[in-house]
Amino acid sequence: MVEELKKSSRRAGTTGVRKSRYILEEQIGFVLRQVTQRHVVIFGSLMPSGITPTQFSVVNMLDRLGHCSQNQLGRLVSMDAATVKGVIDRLSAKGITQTEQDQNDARQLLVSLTAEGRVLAAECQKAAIKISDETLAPLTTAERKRLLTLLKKVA
Amino acid sequence: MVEELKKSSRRAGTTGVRKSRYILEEQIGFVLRQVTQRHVVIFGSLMPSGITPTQFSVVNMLDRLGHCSQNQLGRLVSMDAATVKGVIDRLSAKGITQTEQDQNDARQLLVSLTAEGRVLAAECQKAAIKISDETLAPLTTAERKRLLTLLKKVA
DNA sequence: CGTCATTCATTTGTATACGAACAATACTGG
DNA sequence: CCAGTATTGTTCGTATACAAATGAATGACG
Repeated sequence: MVEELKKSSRRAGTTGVRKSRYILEEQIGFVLRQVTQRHVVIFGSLMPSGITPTQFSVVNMLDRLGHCSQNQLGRLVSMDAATVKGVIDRLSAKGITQTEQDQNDARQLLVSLTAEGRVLAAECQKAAIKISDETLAPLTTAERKRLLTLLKKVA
Repeated sequence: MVEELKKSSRRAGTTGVRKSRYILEEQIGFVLRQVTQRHVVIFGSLMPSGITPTQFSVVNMLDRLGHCSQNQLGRLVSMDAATVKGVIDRLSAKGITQTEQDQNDARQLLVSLTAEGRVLAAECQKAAIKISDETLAPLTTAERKRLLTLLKKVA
């Protein structure tokens, strides 16, 4: 069955034209999903306290900001308002974040880390460095830089 | 608030050491998520019949294989058995795929495209080519090749 | 000042995504 | 042939992810 695939990958035809065929496994979307999968596995094995990639982004951003409205936070970490709400709910349930109503704007919900959350943020960052490194382990330093540069161009 | 971020990006210290700080937005995981987000938006705008990226992978693979057991199919498109089940259920509900019990192995569920599914697969592939192109639009041909090569190394 | 567009947060619905536990079936070595 | 192991598909629970609809509050502007 896998043989089947390889064979079909080679029947380009003998006309000189070579109409570059479509190969799913070579498409940016497909590879992107695979890379993300590997990264998530590494993340799960190195990040403590069951913190997920999404949760870490929020925690790290809050650690930098101190406090922030929920929507604004979402924009900073590239998350939908609905997604952020779920993340904050779960983090707050774990005692990592806390929320309060903004005094100046009754619509806004101010989010911040708890004392416990700030301690965790520091541990997480240490793990995060290892995680990025492990994810990029197959590449040289120059390649890592090149990959990040290219990815940022298509983000 | 955004200013806050930029400022903090520059307080590396005046000792010559420069302990390369951790910047969330420069991490492979974070950028990967952003790139995927943009790709999914493009995908949604160009793919017909509300076919999702995941569903397309399955449809495209089945179009190549003819038929395949559900688990094997999952392996070929890098999807969990539980995930594939959901995808096939939804595709079958839409009349795009069909399943039958394997005669030789009572455990296996053979999955294949319906006649309708085969027609759709052809349309989808045309769209998929545009989608990959649009996603990589910010890059030159050489850069696209480089990016794919690097991504495949870390997949 | 009041209306109207905007912003904020929430809720609902759909689709991934995967670990873990399970039952049914197949295979393998003795 | 049979006990133990492996494979296949299913189900459940949890966590993203986002569109769309909604209600409350704010801001702009005539």
